[in-house]
Amino acid sequence: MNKDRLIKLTIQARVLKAVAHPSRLCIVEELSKRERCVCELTEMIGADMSTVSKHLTVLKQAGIVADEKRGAMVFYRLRVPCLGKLFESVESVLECSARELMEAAK
Amino acid sequence: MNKDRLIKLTIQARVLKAVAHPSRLCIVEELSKRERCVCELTEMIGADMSTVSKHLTVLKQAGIVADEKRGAMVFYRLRVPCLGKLFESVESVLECSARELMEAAK
DNA sequence: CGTGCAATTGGTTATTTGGCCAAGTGGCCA
DNA sequence: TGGCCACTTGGCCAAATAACCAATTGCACG
Repeated sequence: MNKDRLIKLTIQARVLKAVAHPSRLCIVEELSKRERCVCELTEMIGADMSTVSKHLTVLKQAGIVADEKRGAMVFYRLRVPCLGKLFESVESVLECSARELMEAAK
Repeated sequence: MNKDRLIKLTIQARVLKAVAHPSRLCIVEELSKRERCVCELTEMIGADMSTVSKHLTVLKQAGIVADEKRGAMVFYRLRVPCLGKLFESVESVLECSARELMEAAK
């Protein structure tokens, strides 16, 4: 395989991998509505705050979210407005095989 | 978090995770052009055939590809025509932070 | 100033992943 | 029917992931 192609695929894969986790997907959905502090996201997800913080680091390193410190709190927001299309694509896969996957997930 | 929501997020994450790997991304791109046998995909990726076969299993379990045996060969094709949007979304993330990510990938 | 909350970082552990090799399966043809 | 393809599966191992707890940092406010 061509080296440039491999680099490009690796970068794309990194972005996809970053959102390929239930908690991080949840964070992205939430941030698509409005910015949130770590506190609120932690409450929503129901995991340890340190865990959520690490998820946010992953999203940040993939270039998906940005953070801003205001006082004692840190607010996160999406860097990219149009992640909607990504979910559409995922949905189109799910429509083809919704039943089997629903079963597998339970 | 709501249980139904968690299930949905888990399923979405599984689909994303399935494509979140350079080799599997490469396979998906290739299959979006035309069907391919394992042989050809192996050649293209340059890994062991057993490795490629396992990648294909991951994609199949996520409902992204389908396989069909014809004679001694097995042909894979996309089950979903419109993964293009998914790549568009990934691209939109990359545009925002292309330089940093390119560096990180090298 | 020091206590207390918000968040991150480090450490540890269990699980998952991704790779190769070796062995097994199934079809085709000489 | 024997052997060679095209694949898949199982085993193994190194590395990455995800979770929690504990310790640390940074800010604010009494």
